[in-house]
Amino acid sequence: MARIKTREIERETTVEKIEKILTGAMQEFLAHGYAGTSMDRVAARAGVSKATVYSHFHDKERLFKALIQQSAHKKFEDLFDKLPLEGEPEVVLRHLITTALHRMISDKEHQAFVRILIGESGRFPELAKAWIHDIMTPPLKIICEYLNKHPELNIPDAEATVRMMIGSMVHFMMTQEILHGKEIFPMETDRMVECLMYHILKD
Amino acid sequence: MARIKTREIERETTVEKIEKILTGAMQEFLAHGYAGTSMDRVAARAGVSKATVYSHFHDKERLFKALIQQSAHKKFEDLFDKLPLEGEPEVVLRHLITTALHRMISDKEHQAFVRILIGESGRFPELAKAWIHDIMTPPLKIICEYLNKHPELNIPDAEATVRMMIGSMVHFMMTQEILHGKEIFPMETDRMVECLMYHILKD
DNA sequence: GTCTATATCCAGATAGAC
DNA sequence: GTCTATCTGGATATAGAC
Repeated sequence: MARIKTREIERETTVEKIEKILTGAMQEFLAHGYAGTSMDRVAARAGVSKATVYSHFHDKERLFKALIQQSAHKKFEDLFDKLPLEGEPEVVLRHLITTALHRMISDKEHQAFVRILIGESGRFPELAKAWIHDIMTPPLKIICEYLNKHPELNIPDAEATVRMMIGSMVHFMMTQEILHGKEIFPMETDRMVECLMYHILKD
Repeated sequence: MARIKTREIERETTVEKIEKILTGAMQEFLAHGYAGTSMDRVAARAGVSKATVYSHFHDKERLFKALIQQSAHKKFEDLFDKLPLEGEPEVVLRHLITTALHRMISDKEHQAFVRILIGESGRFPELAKAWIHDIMTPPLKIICEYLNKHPELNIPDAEATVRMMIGSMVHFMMTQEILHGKEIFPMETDRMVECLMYHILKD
């Protein structure tokens, strides 16, 4: 689009290089953490020189922050996708919980992201806060509203209940996948779904 | 005890040095993560030379593993202390949840430990698995048994319910404290306690 | 904008005196 | 057992040619 009628065919454009740096750096950071990632390997994986990396992203810290914030938006967004949230609670909640939990369990990249977000939350508190504010809170509030629109559910504190619901799911994913618990103390995902349905709907 | 009737008064013993290395290294690892910690600073903080550190702990990796496994045992052990678990569920569960949650929230060192355990769970899967097996599973099973001994609670899947309970608490601590959520989206701890009581006891 | 080459520093780990 | 001094590699970051 931006490069019409030029005779060069195999030379990469600048934006293509930036693209490759971003994706390559993300893979490195997700695999080795912030301190464990070297700018040499980032450049090598992107197929550019180290100086090129530095010319686009002033230093390692800024590259890391740019990446995490960019990546965060793509994560939970499609974890709770669209969130229809119309209809019978029995149907809507079961669909919501089932979908979100199964996606969390199978999305290795999301797990690596959570790992690094928590691991670096001491050194980069702004990133952690941005994640809470931009990614976790919106779905939480939407589900909260839904519960409050259904008084027949008899939920005294919807916000706390949603935190319980999300917390159960995230913690299940963390123990089973991130901390490798499924290898020594496994549990079928659907048992967790039924458990949440039972305790939230109260028969 | 081991050093009776000797005239030296200010010279440190070997075990004292090892003690200082262990505590100093733990602080460094908790503060900066595995890759972010240097053996120079570990030695400096312990007040010994780097060579002394290496003579007692063969390399950085073994020092780290020794520390995490040693430290893990002191953590959850007193988080769910003793676990009396005798008496009315209303009383026992409320006491259990209240105590555990408030301790998690106020124990900064435990939070730093969880941060590093998760952050390094990719590089050190054995440590994560050891934590699941030695620290998380025992209390889970004890609470599980307790719930199963009280059929009047009508809990179809006690193990899943306990995972929900622990998951809600750990995730609450993670979002509020580790990810700094209390600064932008706070919630009173006791609301979480009441919420769990409500959904587990079902009125 | 992009490269090669390099400056500078600090990391993990060890040799050898005491 | 403990130290000082040092080896060696790799880290972040930049200078300067093209």
